[in-house]
Amino acid sequence: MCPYGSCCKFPWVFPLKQRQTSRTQCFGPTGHNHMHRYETAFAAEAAAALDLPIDNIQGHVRVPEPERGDFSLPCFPFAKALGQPPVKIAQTLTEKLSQSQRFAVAAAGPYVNATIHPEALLATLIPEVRQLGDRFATSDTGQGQTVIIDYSSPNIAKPLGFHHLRSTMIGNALTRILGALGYTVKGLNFLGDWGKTFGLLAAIYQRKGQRDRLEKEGIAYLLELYVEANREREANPSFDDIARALFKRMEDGDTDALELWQLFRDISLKEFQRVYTRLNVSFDHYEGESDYRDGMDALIETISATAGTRIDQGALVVDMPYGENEPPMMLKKSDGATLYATRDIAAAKDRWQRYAFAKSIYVVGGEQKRHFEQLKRALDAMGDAWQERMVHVSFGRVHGMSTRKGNVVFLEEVLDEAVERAREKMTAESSGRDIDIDKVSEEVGIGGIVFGDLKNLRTSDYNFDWEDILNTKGFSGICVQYAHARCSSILHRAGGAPGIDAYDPSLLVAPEEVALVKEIGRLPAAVLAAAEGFEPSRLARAVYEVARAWNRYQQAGNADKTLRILAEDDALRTARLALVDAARIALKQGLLLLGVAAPEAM
RNA sequence: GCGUCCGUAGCUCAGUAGGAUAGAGCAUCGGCCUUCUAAGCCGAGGGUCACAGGUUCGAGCCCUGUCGGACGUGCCA
Repeated sequence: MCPYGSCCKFPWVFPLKQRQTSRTQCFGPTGHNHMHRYETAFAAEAAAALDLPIDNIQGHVRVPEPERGDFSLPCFPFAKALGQPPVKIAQTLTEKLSQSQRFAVAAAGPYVNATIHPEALLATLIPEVRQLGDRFATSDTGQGQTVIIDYSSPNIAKPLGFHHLRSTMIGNALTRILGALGYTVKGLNFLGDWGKTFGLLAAIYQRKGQRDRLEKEGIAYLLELYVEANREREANPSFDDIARALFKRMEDGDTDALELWQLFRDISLKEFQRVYTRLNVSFDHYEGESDYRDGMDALIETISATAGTRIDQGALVVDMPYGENEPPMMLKKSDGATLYATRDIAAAKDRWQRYAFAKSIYVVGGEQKRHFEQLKRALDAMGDAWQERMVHVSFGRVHGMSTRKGNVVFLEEVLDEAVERAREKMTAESSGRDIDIDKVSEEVGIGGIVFGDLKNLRTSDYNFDWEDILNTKGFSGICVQYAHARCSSILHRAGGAPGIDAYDPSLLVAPEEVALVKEIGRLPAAVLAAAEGFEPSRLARAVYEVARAWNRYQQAGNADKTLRILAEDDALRTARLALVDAARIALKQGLLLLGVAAPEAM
């Protein structure tokens, strides 16, 4: 149990911008969050010494550069309340905390720096992590609450492009992360399978489509048709009218038109699922806009009766307040066909009825920001206050993807290239080791791509660059996987990990050992931060830091033989192996929550 | 034009709530493998945080303006 203040519910049924409470929270009844617990302890000790409320202190605690310590407290903010200069406060505080059981405290000008006495940390964290195993960094704070995540959601009839990776992997990581925090998570793949595009596709297919090519080439042929349809449309504007009419026939339930649509859909879905399998991504439900094609009239009636609708330039729009120069939310085009906005309202209401969600997350690109704002506003105008629980988790664009054939880089093309490189590397270097090259090169190649995506802040754009995407050095998934493989390999060589309590923590005194333990202890807070901000990169960075700390420790044994993990001395070896096992668990858990495989050898 | 977001090392990006000497990776240069897998480790160089004002004890971060970029701006999704 957390000794400092009461444990609280996971924060988030309030907007992200209000993050005032997150720092003071404990992470679930098991309290397995050591570094955060120490931070709270430091704030509590400082608060007691200064006779100020802990809430005034905790927000100011920083993590400084490692040489300065583990936590740092600038004293400027208290100068006014205490009527003393910051430097004086820092001195007084340092004197009062000199007897601290947990920290070595030192004043540095107006700052107070605290370094954890490592003994207790080493004695408790390592067995705790090992005891928890695959429950490390999880909690049950979300228990009883359902979160639905709409992600990937490609349009059918086009292969997955590299840019689809973002929604797919961010959504997948959030699914895993929120699941680890105890939420009931439902992953939805909401296919763009309805709309004028399919009228366009059907029109071109009726004109020149070849059934045998469609069956043989699948989605690649659909793409070719799509490109041709667009060419035709530019050359001949009346083709657009034909397409529109054809889609209207689909909406009206015309069997022939629908049969063609169904065929396109089946072919696309089969292709998508093959890629999802490679990415180790799965959904609870495949749905699509087409699921909502029937209820449109009733829905529009409801909207008219609540928010209100009006005819604007021949189209039906939602009658609600708009900003200046803002286009209205359109429900029906002037030809009477519905638009995606209408179907999104239907889907949102349906999801609320099915799940009564705590959060409904849409992992969709930033281009659709206004659409989601309008969607929420329209629902609000209809009296659906639960729209506050909907979150648009937007992400940045991928630029510069027209490098190879055509206009997009296909996702599988990138995956294949990465897997091939991993295979070459392993074939060249792993002789003598017992490795399933096929399996591991797939895990390493794809893991590198996935991690490479997730390490970026989700809102920033990024440039597609083959060399950059396939880079396996430095801050990459490979580095983390490699660290995990090395931990596993050393444990294997030692004949397995020691018993959980069969080690003497006082033998772990090297700075590299203490540093590694601290990085492991920071992981749970990173999982929580990732969930809170819907930001997997928080976790990616934290797990990379664990890998670096591990690599430093492991390499230290090369320069200094007394630091070798497999030491001659039994007790020393056992203690070090316990640490390696804890590191292994942390690395594996971090990778898994990001949706990246953790091979045991590479 | 208007709206939203962005501008940090040669390149790609972090920088958490305004706090110490602005950090990583790539690239460059220099070290480290007869002993736990070098996809690694250590070190060096590299910055007017776009520009100009303002608020503050303190600004990469907050405010205003300028320049530059991305996205959006009704019958696509």
